[in-house]
Order: sequence, then C-alpha cells, then structure tokens
Amino acid sequence: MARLDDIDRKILGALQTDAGRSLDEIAKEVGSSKTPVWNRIRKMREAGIIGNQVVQLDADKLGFEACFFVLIRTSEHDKAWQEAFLNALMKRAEVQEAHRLAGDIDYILKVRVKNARAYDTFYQALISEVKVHNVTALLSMEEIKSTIALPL
Amino acid sequence: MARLDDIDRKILGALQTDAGRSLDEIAKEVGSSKTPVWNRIRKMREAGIIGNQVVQLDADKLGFEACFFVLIRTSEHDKAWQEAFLNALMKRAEVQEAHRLAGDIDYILKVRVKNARAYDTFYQALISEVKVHNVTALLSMEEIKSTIALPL
DNA sequence: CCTGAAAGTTGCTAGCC
DNA sequence: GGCTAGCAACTTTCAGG
Repeated sequence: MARLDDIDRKILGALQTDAGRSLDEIAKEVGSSKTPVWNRIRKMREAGIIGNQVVQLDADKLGFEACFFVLIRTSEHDKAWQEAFLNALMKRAEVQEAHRLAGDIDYILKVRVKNARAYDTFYQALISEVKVHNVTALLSMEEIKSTIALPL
Repeated sequence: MARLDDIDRKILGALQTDAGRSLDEIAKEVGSSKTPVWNRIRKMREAGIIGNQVVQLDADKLGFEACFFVLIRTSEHDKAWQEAFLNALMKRAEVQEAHRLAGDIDYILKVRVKNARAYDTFYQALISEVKVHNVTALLSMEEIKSTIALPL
C-alpha cells in the first residue's frame, strides 16, 4: 500500500471523477500547480496506482438493457476446473465483473447483455464449457448507482 | 438507442479500453483519420453515448482490500421508504453499485471498503438510517475480473 | 463524408528558486 | 520539493475536394 499525502488523494479524487480536464484545471482544484501535479501523477502511474483512462458509455443508449448478477455454486474445487472456469469468464466480454467469494456461494458475476435471450445464450455457452452445481440469476430492474470511484 | 456504424463501434471499443491515446492513434486503429473520428466522437458525446473520462485506480494498492456484495430484502415498498433508501445509497461513497432487482431479493449493492470493520461501520450506519428486512453480505476473496467495457 | 493544413491548448521537460 | 518558461505534441477548427 502506497504512502500518499492529502494532495495526492485530491488528485486521485479529481481523476476518478473526471479525467478529461486539463492539468491546469486539476492543479487549480487541488490547490497546486501544473508541474508538481504532473510529477505526482507520473509517480502514481509508475507505482501502478493509476491505471488506464477509459470512457464511461451509456449502456441503455447502446441497447444493453439487461444486467444480471449471477450467483454460482460449484461442487468441483480442483485446480483444473478453476482454471477452465476462470478462462471462460475472462474471454467473455459479457462478464463485466467476476469475484470468488467466501462462504456458501462460490462466485458472483455481473453480466451485461442486450436482452434476456442474450443472457440465455451466454448461460448455455458457460454451462456447456464448465460444470457448475447451482446457478441463480438476479435480474436488475434499475441501475441506481454505478461508479468505479473508490471512497478515498 | 442510437444508430451506429462499424467505425463508431470500433471507436467506442478503443475508448472504453484505453482513452488515454491521441486521436491519431485511435484513427489509425479504426482505419480512418483524425477529423472524421473527432466528429464522430463529438456527436456521440452530444448524444450522451460517451460520458466522462475516468481513471481506473488500483484498489489494493490504495488499501481497499475488502469488497462485499450485499443482498437486501425489504418489507417496505412505499415511495417514502424507497426515496430514503435511494438517498442513503447515493451519498455513501462506499457503494460502488446499487441495483433494484426483480424477484425474491430486492436490492444488490457492491460495497468497497478498507477492511471488514469499515464494512460494519457502513452497515450499521445504513440500517440505522433505513429499515431493511434482511441483509446478506457476500465477501469477495478475489476480484477475477472488473471492467466497465460493454460487449459491443 | 473525407483530406489537409492552420490556430489554439495542452502535456511534458528543463533549469531556477 | 515547487515555480517559470519554453518546446513539442496534441486537440480543434475550417477551408476545399
């Protein structure tokens, strides 16, 4: 874990809210000026704290109207199965998030697709590739909040 | 839903993978040149398809080592309760995602915190603010995949 | 709708406080 | 460490095909 001061945190806060602004603007917002801010950003990039810059796209306007959270239980816990499962998740663009869980449920996925039929296609492809014991899909009716910003 | 051609989709694909490149690079990647690409991006911005540019931060390196998926059932379904609940979620930076669901479980949250104690603090604050019937927290052991890219 | 070039900003570096 | 200044690179605009 990196050691950051208050200005670093302000910079990160600004960048994770809107990275599309100029260095000058960000420098003014955090109460510093161009060069020091640029040096801090460079260091945090090198440290891997700051990753890629990406745009947020409007899922609805692009026709992705269905979003599922998928709870998965498996009976297989050996290395080979895990690798096959992990591989299947990585290569599927519909899977926006995948977490291995502690407890009763083994995995949770967030799957974004155009419609319910597209989800079924995804689901059939997944279970034909890897064996899973039990699957529960939770359908999102409304995306209340969605951000990648961390609570700095 | 907007009408997009193949080049538009390629541009969106490039931007949601890495928006930190120059127009020239992106133009070359999608097989076009600067000005037309710039015009397409401008139009998609105006249409709201392209939103803010943000940086992806490394949660682990910043000390956010705990991530919970929270399943919530409620007995209250009236307007006032919903507004209070929605308000509580919006103002809490720990809540990275919040969805209203169809079926048995009413809401799912993704909550990012520094550690289990910080989750408990969040949890206590939430249930003291709004009444919820049943809460199940799923603890993430490993973030296998995490992207905001849509499967264009 | 694309090309090419010009003008205005910005990112990035270096040398000084 | 931060500031000033300057150059290179980029974004953005606008003619013209």
